[in-house]
Amino acid sequence: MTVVTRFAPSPTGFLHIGGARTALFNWLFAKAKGGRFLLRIEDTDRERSTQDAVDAILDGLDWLGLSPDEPPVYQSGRFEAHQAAAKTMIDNGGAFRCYATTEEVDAEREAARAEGRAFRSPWRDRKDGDPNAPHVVRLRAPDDGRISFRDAVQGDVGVAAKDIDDLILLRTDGAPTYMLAVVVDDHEMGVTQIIRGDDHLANTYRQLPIYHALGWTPPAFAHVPLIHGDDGKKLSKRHGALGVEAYRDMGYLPEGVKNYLLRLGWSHGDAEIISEAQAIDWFDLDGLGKAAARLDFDKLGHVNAHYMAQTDTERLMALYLARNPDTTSGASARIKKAMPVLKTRAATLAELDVQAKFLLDLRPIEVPDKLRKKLDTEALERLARLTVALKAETAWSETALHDVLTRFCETEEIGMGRVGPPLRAVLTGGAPSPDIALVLAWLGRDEALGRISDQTAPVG
RNA sequence: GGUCCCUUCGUCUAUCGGUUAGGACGCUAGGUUUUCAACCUAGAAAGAGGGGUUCGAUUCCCCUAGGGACUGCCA
Repeated sequence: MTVVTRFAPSPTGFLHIGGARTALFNWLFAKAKGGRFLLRIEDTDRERSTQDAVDAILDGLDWLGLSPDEPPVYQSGRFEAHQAAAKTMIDNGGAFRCYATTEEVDAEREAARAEGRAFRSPWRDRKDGDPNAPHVVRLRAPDDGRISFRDAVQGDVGVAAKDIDDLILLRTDGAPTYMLAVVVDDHEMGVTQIIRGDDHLANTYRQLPIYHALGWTPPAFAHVPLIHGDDGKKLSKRHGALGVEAYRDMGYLPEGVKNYLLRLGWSHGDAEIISEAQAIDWFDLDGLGKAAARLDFDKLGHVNAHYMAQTDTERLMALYLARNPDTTSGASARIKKAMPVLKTRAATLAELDVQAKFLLDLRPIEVPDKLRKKLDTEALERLARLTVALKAETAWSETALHDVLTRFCETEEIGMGRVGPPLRAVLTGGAPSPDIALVLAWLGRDEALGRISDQTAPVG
């Protein structure tokens, strides 16, 4: 049987980081097993579902490269199937019509809670209701026995049947609830392996009786622990429960986010940096841990830095320009030249912005007062004169400039420590930058000498 | 309240009864060094607590504590 997995978010907000990880696991499992990965939008709650949220989810998955193998299924378009299933269950005694008023339900629920048992409707065994009167359809929860299953992550789990309530399958308006809809859709979409957050573990006990009442074989389950914030508490906006687009805007690469997310709750020995191909080859449910994991931005940055360094200049330039659309062609050319080195110094695209800053059109450079005091303008002029031999742009190379600097130190009988800081101050204004000869080379002859003369020219 | 799930360095984790409990991030120290990073070397750092089972428990069982989920005409 070919493996079919699915990601089933409800479109009530962005695709948050936890959802992205669930999608990743489902995607990887399908790829690892040569199966299909499907997407189902759980929009049975029409009030809270929005098209914006649907778009955000689709965009987020697309950015991460986790697009489904088939067009998404919208749960709201499948009401007939849900209702037919409910009808079947009523007919075979697996479900019943409940005419209880809210007050009656509340009272019964309270009584059940007080007695430490699950809610059961007074209508579960009554046959005197009028089907034309307003009612909901409820699951007739099993009376005794145990509901148990083997979870790929949690192991053997189960609960006494009496602890399952007579949950609602069809609302008063005939619309299906989540419990019914997931079961029907997963079955009809041919899902063989469900991988979802472990907040659904307890729900599985409620869904299993629905499968049984319908005469269907349930799929395999794997309940993945949730992600927590860095304080160990439930994820909130304050610590990372952001949409994946927020991670994109913070400058993370999709492959960095994916690698980090993969290792958050899943492992393969000591492997840390795992390519997509390797992940597909290695991924299995055994590698999943049972405990909730906390988000660690330091590690995310470290992993992302690895992918930054690996990314080619062309793609990085495109990403840089997208973030900095006002970059002039001159600055752009300088940054492109420097990119092979800059990318090894930046953990994120945001850091790349900072690292590239000194290459922008900054003339005249603003030298901080602190550095200005150490400026020996005459020495800088002597240094600049040493570069006259490098007239042609092609001669203006890192090695040639390195030689010039070395010679300058020799003739002036000073160490590089005396030359570097002031020269760097004049060239970059104190912004972070690599080797000074490289800086001179990337800036180009005109820009570099211009920046020096801006500071050494007599000032009023 | 009830039911269920979870618990190894600060964090992510390895270990599938016998290890000096390993790796990674972060941290500390040193090295490299013209700034910032990067990089190299070294170091500190963990089995929640208590009972069992066993020749031997991080590993299996029970209890306690702590954390989480569910208990909706939300998903």
